[in-house]
Amino acid sequence: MTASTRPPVVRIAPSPTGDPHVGTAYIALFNYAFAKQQGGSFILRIEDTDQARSTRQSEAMILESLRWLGIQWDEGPDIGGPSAPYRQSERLDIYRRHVADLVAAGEAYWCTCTAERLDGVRKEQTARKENPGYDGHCRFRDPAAVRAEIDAGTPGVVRLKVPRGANDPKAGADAASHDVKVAFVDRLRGSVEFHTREIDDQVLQKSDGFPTYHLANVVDDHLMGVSHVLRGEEWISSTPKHILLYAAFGWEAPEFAHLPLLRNADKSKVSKRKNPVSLRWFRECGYLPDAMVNFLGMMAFTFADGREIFSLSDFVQHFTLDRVSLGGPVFDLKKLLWLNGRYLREKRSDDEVVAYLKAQLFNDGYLRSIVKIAKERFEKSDDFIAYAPWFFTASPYVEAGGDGSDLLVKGRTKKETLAILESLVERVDVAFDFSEERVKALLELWCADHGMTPKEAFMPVRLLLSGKKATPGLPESMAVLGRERVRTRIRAVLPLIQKLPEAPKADASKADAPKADAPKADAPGTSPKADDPKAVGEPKPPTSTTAPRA
RNA sequence: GUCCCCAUCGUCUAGAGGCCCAGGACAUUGCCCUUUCACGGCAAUGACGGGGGUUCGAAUCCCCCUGGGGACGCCA
Repeated sequence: MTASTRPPVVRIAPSPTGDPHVGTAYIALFNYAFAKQQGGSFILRIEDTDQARSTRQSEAMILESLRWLGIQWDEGPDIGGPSAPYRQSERLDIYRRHVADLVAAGEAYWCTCTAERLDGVRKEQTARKENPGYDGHCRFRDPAAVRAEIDAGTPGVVRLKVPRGANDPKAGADAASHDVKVAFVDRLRGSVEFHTREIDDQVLQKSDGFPTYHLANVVDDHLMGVSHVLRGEEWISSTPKHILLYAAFGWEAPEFAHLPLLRNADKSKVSKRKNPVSLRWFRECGYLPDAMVNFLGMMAFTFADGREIFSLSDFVQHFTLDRVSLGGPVFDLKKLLWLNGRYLREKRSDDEVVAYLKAQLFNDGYLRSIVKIAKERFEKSDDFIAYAPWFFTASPYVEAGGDGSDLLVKGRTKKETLAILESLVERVDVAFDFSEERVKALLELWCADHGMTPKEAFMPVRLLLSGKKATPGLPESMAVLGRERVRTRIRAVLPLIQKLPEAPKADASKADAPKADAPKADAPGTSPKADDPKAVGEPKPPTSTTAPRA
């Protein structure tokens, strides 16, 4: 293998379909370290082949977030490079040529099956307890006939002709007499083998003419000279498809190493429902980039000397695949928080902390936006802090002693309120434009969809966001707080409501024997949590102990 | 359901046959420092999923079971 003697070429290939994800940074970090340590190069490639979901805005946020962490790429859409362009939507002609080659070589075929037919096939297969997968209908039709349909304007896709063994339910005339297997070596686990009967005749080119991930990723990795593919474990089962594709093209496949997936507290793949995953959220909440990198590096890797505090360059210097562990690491915010604290007090001077606080909380832009909506509501400087502390604290509602009982939407049950608030977070989640006008529109639509008036719906939201009944207008307050803070605060309150007694009276009695499961709601100041400085600037994310049940 | 991957304290993990009646870190609890809180220091609680092998000897190797995860899209 000559590949191993040359400096490695690796890549991170994010899909720009939303918030910059912490998993992207994690995988990017490992790729970066692997390449840099051996003097190799690190490519950033944008996989925007999903026309419906990809946005330039998301792409920009991803680049910005990786830069924030200090993960520098050698080639990418913004800086170019020898294999430009680095945005797959700009490489369409390349993929089309390669797809045509495959069809010409008999390694792929056109397919005009409709979504309805595919659905039906899948249903039948499931009923027969077979693995769902394309049945090869068009694979065994006369190619000229299919071609004619395409030429006449019938939408069609191109599929990979996966080699079949005779005992394969999807086998046809071209099946081999023996079992066909595909194997590859994963650098972290050794040889992994699949039967082709488990593999679908994968779509390579969609009917909109765009390539699928599988095709684009193989073509680009080959053309860009990628030598090692370090990616998430979720890709293991797609790897045989990629191996087949490399073979179909007659190319040598790169080496593979599948890194364990970041997990929620319940061990499922990390997700925004159960964990903060947006890099923007971490940044917004005051997490330091070097602490973040340290923490991410700690997931699935340990230094031989046992050190736990390390910089990006330490990580680059000492990284080795040999010390990557395979158990899926739970993304534990508690440890991140501790690390962040250490970085703050050990790796930042007082002046740097001042600069940090100014940048995070007391920057002109934020202050100005607050003043704009709060100016007529206070008389002197210290009144301002008393009036609007919630712009600067993480969990104002809980800190004010809220237990969720005053968060029920008027006339709605606990369950209904939960659904209503969940619907609000979902809308906030996708509201990348969080301007006052957009928020206002969002709220109006939300109210309408749930048959509520603003009067009924706004107070609970105001309360959960600020811990106060008197605030500036809700839409403008939300816009100032920003999307990250807003969604965190809504999510943080869901478990509280969840824990409320089943049929709460609108005016729950103040009797002395409250349900034991009601959270402690000490008056502010007497609660040990309320004046805990650690809580300041630290939104309560839904961690294991507080996460709402899925 | 099928295929694939994984399996040490609650969490991140050390451990590549004897150095391990399993070490560190976070979290938790207690004590010390301290006018308070925090930081810091000290200490405690706490794990090799189960069963079979192999071996003089297994957390470490093999098999089975169990558990967890991922994948089964014209999403990546």
